[in-house]
Amino acid sequence: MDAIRIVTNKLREHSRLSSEDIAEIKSLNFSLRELTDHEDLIRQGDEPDRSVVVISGWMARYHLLPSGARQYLSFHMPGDWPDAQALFLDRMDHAVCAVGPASVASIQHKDLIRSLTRRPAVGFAIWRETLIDAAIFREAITNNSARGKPARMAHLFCELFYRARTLGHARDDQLQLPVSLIQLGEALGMAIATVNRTLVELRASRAADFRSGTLMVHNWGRLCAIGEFDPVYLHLKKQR
Amino acid sequence: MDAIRIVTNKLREHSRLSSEDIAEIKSLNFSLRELTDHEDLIRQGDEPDRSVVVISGWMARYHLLPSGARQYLSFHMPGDWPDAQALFLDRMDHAVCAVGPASVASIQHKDLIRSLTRRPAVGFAIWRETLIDAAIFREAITNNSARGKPARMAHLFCELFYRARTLGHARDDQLQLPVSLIQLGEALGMAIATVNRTLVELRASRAADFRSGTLMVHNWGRLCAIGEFDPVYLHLKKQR
DNA sequence: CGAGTGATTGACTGGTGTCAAACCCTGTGG
DNA sequence: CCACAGGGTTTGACACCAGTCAATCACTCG
Repeated sequence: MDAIRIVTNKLREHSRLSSEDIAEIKSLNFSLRELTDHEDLIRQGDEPDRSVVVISGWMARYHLLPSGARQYLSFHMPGDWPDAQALFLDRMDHAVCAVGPASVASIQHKDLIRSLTRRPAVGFAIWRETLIDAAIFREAITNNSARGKPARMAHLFCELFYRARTLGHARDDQLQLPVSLIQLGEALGMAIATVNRTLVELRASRAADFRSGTLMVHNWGRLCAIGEFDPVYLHLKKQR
Repeated sequence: MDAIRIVTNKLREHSRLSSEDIAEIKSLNFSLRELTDHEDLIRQGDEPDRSVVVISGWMARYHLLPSGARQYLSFHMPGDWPDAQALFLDRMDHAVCAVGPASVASIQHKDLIRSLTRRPAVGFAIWRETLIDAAIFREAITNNSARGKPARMAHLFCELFYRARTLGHARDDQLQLPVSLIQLGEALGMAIATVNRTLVELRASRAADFRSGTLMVHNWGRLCAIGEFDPVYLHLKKQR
């Protein structure tokens, strides 16, 4: 699957684009970049002049705290724009890194701005992309603040699995997710010991099993119930 | 201060607007609405055809959980657009309510879309507004997940005080903030008992004192230190 | 002046973070 | 081919933070 198709497939998941809009996107000047596991694409404080779309693998955004601790904010799969906000916010308030090997297509801001001035619908689609990001962040606030540990983890699994399924990046009942328990803990705000204990619990419930970078969903309905998962906030078209 | 000035003052805090852009905003059809304490402006699941700008008082966004519990996501002061995302996301994934008595100016989406198609810079400014929202959400994830209770509370106080100061809504060292301890707990993800104990602790540190709806900042530097507060993520112009 | 809401504080307990040890797996080098 | 190192995972022990519950107090409103 080529880069253009990945971009347009994702945008069409929530936005209507005319053939002129698609043509405009096709005319953009992409440059590809490969990233190794854990490699930073952008660091907190940077002032990038380009934004990227994930083409393969996973990316994540994270905050670096004064103590050196990390807080993962979101995970991104092919089609996502993990730093679209840099288009209008000069300085990065967080970093973006690869989770496992990944590749991205990057586009100069000035080209992007020209395109979305020429074709407002393209701008609206990317704007919507950033708004869905924000909705995901809101959900993460609630998830990490108001839900118990098993629900919290189940909810994250549900979200990632659902998004991946919708975009056709997960087959059947499993999802490749090359994160360590430490990273899972840094995303969910729990200590590694608790991450593991919670994982054991989810396994025992026969809802899902995460081990060595693979999430197996054994009982989707049960997993959703445990995580109180309702995909409205993802603002995607219905699955199937 | 009239509604138009509140809107443009806020947008100019982060975006450059030409006199034509300002004229475009002035031409918009606002309708004012008063809200009482705790009144919902929009509910989760609604599909509004208008968005609002806060004109006076405070507003908040919150999630409602299946259990009936609330998670406050953000607080909004005059000039903020607490539901701008509804412009491009049809269905509300969260609710917006008044915190204390408040008033808003509401604008039809179709009018707004017309304006920002006519003058892209207006659209970019509102887009930037939504991107700063997202940055605030990201910070909230980190705050509620990675920081200890006193730091967490101090950080929220810092953010609200800083934003209010920047927009000229706080005088000297105090800020009117008509929230109960329960609401504070529902924002910070802590039980009311802990909220109170943490409040006592902050008081004892002589950094800040919150009681009966008033936040008194006694030692700004110390409060920032406790909360690890760094305002870059707010993407506003420097204060003073 | 009573009712009701919110704030405050104490007692108790369970969950979760910290620490440590053991285990597993992979890759590397002797 | 095996020994070893190192990173990640798993598990147990333990202490303590913070949630729950309850009682009291403060204040406002009718």
